[in-house]
Amino acid sequence: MRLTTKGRYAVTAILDVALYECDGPVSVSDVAKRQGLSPSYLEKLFSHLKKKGLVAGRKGPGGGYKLTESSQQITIADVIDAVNETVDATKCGGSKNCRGQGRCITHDLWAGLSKEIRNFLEGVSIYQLVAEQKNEDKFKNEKILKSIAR
Amino acid sequence: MRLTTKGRYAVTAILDVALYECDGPVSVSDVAKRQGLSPSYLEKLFSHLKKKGLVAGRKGPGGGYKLTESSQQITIADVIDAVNETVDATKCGGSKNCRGQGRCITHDLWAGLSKEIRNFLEGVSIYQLVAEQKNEDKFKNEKILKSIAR
DNA sequence: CTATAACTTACCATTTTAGTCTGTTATTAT
DNA sequence: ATAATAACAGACTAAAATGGTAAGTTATAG
Repeated sequence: MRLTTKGRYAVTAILDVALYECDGPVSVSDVAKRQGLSPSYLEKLFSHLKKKGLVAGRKGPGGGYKLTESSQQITIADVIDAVNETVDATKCGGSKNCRGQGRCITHDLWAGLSKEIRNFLEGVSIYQLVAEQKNEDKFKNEKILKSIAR
Repeated sequence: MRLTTKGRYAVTAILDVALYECDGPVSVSDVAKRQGLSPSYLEKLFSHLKKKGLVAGRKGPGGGYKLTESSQQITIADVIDAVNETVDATKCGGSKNCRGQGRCITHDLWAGLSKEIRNFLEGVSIYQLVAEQKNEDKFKNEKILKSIAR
């Protein structure tokens, strides 16, 4: 599990789609404009997301990307894995006899840590994050309404 | 917070020191041999760790690195930050008015996620991991003793 | 005084990142 | 039909990060 800017871009992009897909497919150029990212780079990220079945594209005018039906189950881990296809494999892949006969002591430690981070990221879905954001917006609106009412 | 191979190497290295420093300072070449990493590359990582005050070096024969006194408080987050000095700053640094007037919706989402990951990594200290590892060893030894006793 | 090992600096090949540019294909609207 | 749109595909590129070498300097234990 690698956490890089690339992964963050991918999460940002798919969150943008999730937030706006209620108005129909979300085009790459719209996401790029809203998030301040390069359209062509985003397209590359979307092609990864599509390959993994996280989003579906529709060509032509009014086209764009939508989350697939299984979208409620899409987790942050899924998104990050989709764009980081180089499976690192902890150098000594799995719990095999790494470091020849000597065993690498820290292997288990890192493996455990890695697993915990993964578990955490697998526990957070796109929809959860979107819901949180919408709640925040709602809260903000309520605050605004209150300040107007005064 | 970036999670890369480099960070993992650094964690591996400092854990190795933590595990062996009871026998005096731990030399880079010993860590390199045990962990199967390049000595010169490790030296570079140690220089980062030293600069951040996580380890202290002693030159000369029998020299090497030891954790600093505050070692119980050293967290995984500290170690990873030490070697990844390029502060990413989420492109729109902090919660400022990113994306001009438009606001970047997903900024808060990622910021929150990032914070949670950081909290998690700040909650795990080197000493905790070492203790876990030693427990595992103890458990293994008990299993071995049991199998011999049979 | 010598061996050791930290420390420093410069250099390097490879890979990844982040992006451009040029096209092709499918689809909607005119 | 055709023009506009937008996904999709591929080649290419500059810049950065990764992982490592190599050659020195400095401090210290024996």
